Amino acid sequence: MARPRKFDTEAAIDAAMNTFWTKGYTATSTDDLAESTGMLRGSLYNAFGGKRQLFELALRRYREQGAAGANAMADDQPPLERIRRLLRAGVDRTTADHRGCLAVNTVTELAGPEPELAHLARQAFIPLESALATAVEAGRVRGEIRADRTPQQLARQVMAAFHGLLLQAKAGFEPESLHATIDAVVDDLRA
Amino acid sequence: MARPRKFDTEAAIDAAMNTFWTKGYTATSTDDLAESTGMLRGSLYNAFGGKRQLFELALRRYREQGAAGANAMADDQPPLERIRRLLRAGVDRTTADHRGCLAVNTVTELAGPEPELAHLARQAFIPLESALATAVEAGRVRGEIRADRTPQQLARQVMAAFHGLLLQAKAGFEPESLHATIDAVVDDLRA
DNA sequence: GGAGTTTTTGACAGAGCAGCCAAGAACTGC
DNA sequence: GCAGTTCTTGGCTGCTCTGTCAAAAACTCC
Repeated sequence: MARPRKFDTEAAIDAAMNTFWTKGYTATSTDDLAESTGMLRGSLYNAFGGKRQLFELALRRYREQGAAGANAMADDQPPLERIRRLLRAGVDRTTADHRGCLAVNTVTELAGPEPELAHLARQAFIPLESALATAVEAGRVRGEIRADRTPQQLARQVMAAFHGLLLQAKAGFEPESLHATIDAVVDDLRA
Repeated sequence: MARPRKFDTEAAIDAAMNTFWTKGYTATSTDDLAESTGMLRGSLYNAFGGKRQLFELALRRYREQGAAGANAMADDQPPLERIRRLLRAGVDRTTADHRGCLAVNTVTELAGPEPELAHLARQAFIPLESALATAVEAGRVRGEIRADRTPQQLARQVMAAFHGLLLQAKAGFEPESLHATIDAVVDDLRA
């Protein structure tokens, strides 16, 4: 019927997501996207419409991947340990690659000039917040986590600390300091 | 001896700082800087050398202002109350203007591509961390703040939460949620 | 193998940007 | 009022970026 596409749409979105993640939205050129996806700029416009549309797809993909990751927290561990490992994983990765979190980066970069994209990025916090609240609820049932605040409240507090920790990791804080703060944050959840 | 400058160097740096703060480093053009400082581009290059050098001056200015602000925490208040007000001030301002913290924005935007500028931005965290540690120490002496962690450790933990809260404010979280989290963070400092 | 459809390819136009520079303007000290 | 110095002014150069387009290519159905 028609000429077949040479590229894999899903793989292209993944590649674009990683480029945006590494360089940021504004600093990523369509040439960068062409190179990382392996497509030519013309095909990229034909397939996705442009930089902005591709970024929206990348943000949705990031949210999906984040949701999958957050829900994959090992169920065989106690809730507090699950939370600790979640924080550790994000912080250690950021120490290594200095990319932080795509959603955090996007809100920081675009909350002023591009509120719609920032709002889309904010959606990516939802799975994390839910996963944290679920873990808190589980810990509460087991009597291991304090019951004087709602799981939602505790989840937001942990999320704030987590995002601050990602910033510190990106800024080059020493891993020992980051890990100590993670432990402190987790300990403050105890009943 | 020579033709006098038409502009006020300090005011120009302040204006540039605010422009960088609002738009971010990459997204700020030299035309933007010319407009906000009231200088022509040529004068700007003559006086400061260029965009990057002006940004470095802006970061140093931001650090000085932050230090002055952090040290101006009302001494007539109890330490916990001083900390609460500091967090409130930052979060409420961010809710209003969506600019967050220039140092946070800079680290987030430039940790990857411009490590030197990110490192300079990180310096701006120091006065805040010191002020928090000092307040914690004072609260500890009064027996109002827990002594099972070092003031430095507690300061870093509060700072992480603070920066996460600024992100949430920038992302448009409801003020009630932000204030509740501030209160929770402060309460967790109690002895 | 021809018609029809979609993708690829390479190039082009238009805009914005950083950095530079030469000529003129403003001021001081003598 | 003249010499010397520094700042201002406006424009210029070269680069990069986004978005578009026409022609060629690849494939399917008939």
